Amino acid sequence: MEAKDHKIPQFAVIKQYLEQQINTQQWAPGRRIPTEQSLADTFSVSRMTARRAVQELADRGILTRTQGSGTYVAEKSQSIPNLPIKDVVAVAKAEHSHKHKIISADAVQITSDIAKLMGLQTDTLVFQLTVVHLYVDRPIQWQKIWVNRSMAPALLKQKLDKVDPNDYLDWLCRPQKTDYQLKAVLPTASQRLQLMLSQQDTLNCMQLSRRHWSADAVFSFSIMLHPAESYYLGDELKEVQ
Amino acid sequence: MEAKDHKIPQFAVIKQYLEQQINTQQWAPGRRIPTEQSLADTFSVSRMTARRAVQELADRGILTRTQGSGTYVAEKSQSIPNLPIKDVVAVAKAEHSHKHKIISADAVQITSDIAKLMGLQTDTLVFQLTVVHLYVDRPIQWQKIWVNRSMAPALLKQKLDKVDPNDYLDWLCRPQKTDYQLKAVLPTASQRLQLMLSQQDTLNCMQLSRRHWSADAVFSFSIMLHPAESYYLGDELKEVQ
DNA sequence: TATTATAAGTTGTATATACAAATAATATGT
DNA sequence: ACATATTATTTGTATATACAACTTATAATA
Repeated sequence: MEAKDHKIPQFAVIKQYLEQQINTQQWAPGRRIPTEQSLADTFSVSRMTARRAVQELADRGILTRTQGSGTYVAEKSQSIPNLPIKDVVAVAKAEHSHKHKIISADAVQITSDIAKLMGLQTDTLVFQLTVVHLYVDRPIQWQKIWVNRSMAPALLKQKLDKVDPNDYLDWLCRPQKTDYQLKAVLPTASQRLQLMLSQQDTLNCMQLSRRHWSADAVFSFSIMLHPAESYYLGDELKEVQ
Repeated sequence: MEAKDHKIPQFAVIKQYLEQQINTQQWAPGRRIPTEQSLADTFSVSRMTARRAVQELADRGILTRTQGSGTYVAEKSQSIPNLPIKDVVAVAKAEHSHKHKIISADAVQITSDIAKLMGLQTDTLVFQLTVVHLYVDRPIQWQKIWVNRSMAPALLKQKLDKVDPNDYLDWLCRPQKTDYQLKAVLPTASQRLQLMLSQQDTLNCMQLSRRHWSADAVFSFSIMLHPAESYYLGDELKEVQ
């Protein structure tokens, strides 16, 4: 773990020092740490080198900096960082093993709950699509998409059985921002049917809700359902050794 | 969205340009982008300024760089970035509304599946604790922890009803690395009981598995169960406007 | 032809410097 | 005592330079 034959750069040494001070609680959260200049002096490097060490820890959220004031140890994060959740459909597409099936595609009046999430008025007309995504021939995701009609007026005129509507929408209005939410749900009977889940199969699904934004408006809202016990969602913890 | 009265720094301008080229597919994944020097020349800035723009995009995984070769547009990520999952227990602790209840605390022989995950031999003695975490008086998490005995030999001698064993373990062997995995599960009868879930309540739980590493060894493995429909796990999607 | 040096190109690290911008402490004036 | 300037401190941006480390292309050699 240690025996590197390569020279450790100086900014990395300072970084290690800072991390150590924080991890061993020598420097408590909220505490002000030495200035860039002071670090540069003690480690006999230029300010820019010391700065890099500090900056990289700030980028990771370990330190917070404010111009004119100083650099402080960040309060302990209350969120689990970077839980890598795989986009199973993207993986399937990358492996050229993806197919999709359009269950329904209509223009409907939006319900109030979805309207609120999309920033639209209730009863606005939106496109509503139900899609099942397959890995080879096995369903891996059930998806319902609501689309802002004014931002993709020609959606239903596309050959949606050929082109995944998600791809079309991504191409048409490239998402600037994306929102996610995750929860565990029980699938409805029809969802179970469309996901081809038998009685023996798990009763649980991971439900991912997603909003795509273009500028300041939501252009699509999706609910995506994944069979829970499958290996698809979440990184498998690898065996040690 | 635009009308900033502050001057936009030059590295940000270059960053924007690069992002635009990538987002509009002008530069496809895998394509080599202009060198730092070339960017510096076209934007009439120093190489270090151009470098910063490139570097920050590389830090975000949008570009990949290899010394001696060049900088390339990264292949499309197949994982959903930065899904912010709150650590509900940490939040409860921050609000000073956290209590915990030790259900059991023993030394047991490890089963083969857990042994594999912890990198230990089957039948090794480990500490096994079952803990329920409360927000004020409501259970928000059921937790089972397996602890490498050699790394925390005095664990069971602590006043575990006073000090959360997680805090003790964090203090004793500060985790260098952490692994997570997430899935949806149905709680067992006893888990439901300990989480005080009634028949009317949701049948689903989000299960988070976590490994804490110290150097190259796993020192604890936890399974944490959260009632699913609660607001605890995952960021609530906010209403627009 | 195949192998091995050599050179050129590109990113990585580091320095010394300068000024801008925000904050915090001090001095000033009423 | 209070409000207002002024100054000092600290981080943010930017430049020009130098050399190290690595990759790739080219030239030299067997």
